[in-house]
Amino acid sequence: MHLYQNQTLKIYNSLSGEKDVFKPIHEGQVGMYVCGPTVYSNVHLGNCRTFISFDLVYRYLKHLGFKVRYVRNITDVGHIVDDEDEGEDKIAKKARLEQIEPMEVVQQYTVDFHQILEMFNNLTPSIEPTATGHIIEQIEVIKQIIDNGYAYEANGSVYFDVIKYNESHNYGILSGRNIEDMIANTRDLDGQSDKKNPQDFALWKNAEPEHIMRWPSPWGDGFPGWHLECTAMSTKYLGQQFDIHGGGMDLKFPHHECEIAQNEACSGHTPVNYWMHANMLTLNGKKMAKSTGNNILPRELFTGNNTVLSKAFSPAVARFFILQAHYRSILDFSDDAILASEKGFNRLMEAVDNLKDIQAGTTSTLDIAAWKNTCYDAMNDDFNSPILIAQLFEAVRYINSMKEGKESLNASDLETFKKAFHAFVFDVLGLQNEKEIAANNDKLEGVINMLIGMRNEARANKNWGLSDEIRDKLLELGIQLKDGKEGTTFSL
RNA sequence: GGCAUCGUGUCCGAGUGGCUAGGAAGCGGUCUGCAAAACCGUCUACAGCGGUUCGAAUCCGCUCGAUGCCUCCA
Repeated sequence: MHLYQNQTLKIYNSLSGEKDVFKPIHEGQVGMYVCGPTVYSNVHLGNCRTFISFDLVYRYLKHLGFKVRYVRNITDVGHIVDDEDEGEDKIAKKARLEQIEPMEVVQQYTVDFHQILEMFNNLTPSIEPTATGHIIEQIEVIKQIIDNGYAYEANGSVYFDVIKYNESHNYGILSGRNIEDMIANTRDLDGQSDKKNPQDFALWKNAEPEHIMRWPSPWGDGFPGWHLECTAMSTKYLGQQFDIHGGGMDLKFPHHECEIAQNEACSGHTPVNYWMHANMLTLNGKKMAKSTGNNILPRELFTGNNTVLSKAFSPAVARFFILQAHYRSILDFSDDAILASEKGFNRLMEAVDNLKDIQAGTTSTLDIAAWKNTCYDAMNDDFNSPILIAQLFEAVRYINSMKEGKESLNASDLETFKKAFHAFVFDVLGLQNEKEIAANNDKLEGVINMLIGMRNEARANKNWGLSDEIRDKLLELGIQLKDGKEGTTFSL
């Protein structure tokens, strides 16, 4: 594979608010950390959008020839439901409701998460660490932060001292908030808190006796705070400073802001060079959320079993739908919108099939090098997949014109074109050709071809009644016959 | 209330000073026993008002509207 690292890749950096030229810390290598899911329920389509967005980033960096270490965590402890809920975490709560062990909850939804992402054709991260597997590392981080004077213990819990930190650092550097505003806008907590200030956040929480998930620590039995695992695990696997940190837009504050503060307070380094935030997938114009029920699950999409859907949609179509919008834009899900995407996707896949049969000509009437450059320009401009897809539709027109004999490519240009087209569709965008998957079913194909043969015989005898009956019955089964110049083909 | 982001044609969705993506729908055509599919062509928009500029969807201001974060959330 060619290396395209010399091309200028620009990444929109939430820290600078601009598209910055990407320069990895170590030449040819990229360290990337993405915040994974909290596994207390099934992932919804909005969650999937974020992971598909970063799968695109991962795939493109790999395509450029970078050696990428991609770390994505599984949060299996630690996210507190709310202040009034006496610190019970989501997983423990779910476990109690379902009368099962916390780790059973974790296992169930971790498996679901992996299955769904695999259906979306996401690549597996290099490392997928869990929070519970890194309690020791998290405790070490807390100790260091206390030693450095940025955290304090209170009643078996440890809190990060935001005010103290802000005297020498900038708490708010990522989210654009300033601490005075935050203090001014915080209403006093009714209940008594161990915190010195409402802005302080927990590094370690003391576990009440009834709390199931607990670990020993220098401050007593407890569990780690919500933001700590990412700091501990990114540092362990990527170092104190690494290239890219990603996550959903909703994690920017407080989660990522706290991560920066923890790293600075622990090691004295700003941890991340490029912060990337994927935008929300909305439904009915509102953010998808587990708590409000305004969401759609991937399996509902794949089966069509949801009131907002007119039919089922495949994972590849859903992925295509998502990639047709830029990752930093809000994307609104609707039946109409994904229906439109499905038709476009099918047209693209038809072209993939047609390209296989295109023969080289003596001359080239298309400028393939220029076309290829526009594809790279699109991706190099902050992973602009919508523009790449627009260019792929330009290529669809090329392919159809070549099929009609209106345009041609010489052998070497055709080879270049085929390779590039294939690489962008499958390697970079990660799309899957379902038709090809179905066509691998030889028995089905044999049966349909037999019926096509019978129908053609009927047509030759002008027995339209029979030929139309075969056509219509197959269509009812979801098999569409297409009469073309070179005979009849089918699609599912 | 504070901090952000956004408002593009029938719908979805790119584009950040002049070259005015793309998909879907619609319309016209080619093909076909008919149909479907496929293919080709076509439609020209930037919330409103004001300003900067030779020139603005793109920059600035105001107004209206929407969303996100500020509490767990991708």
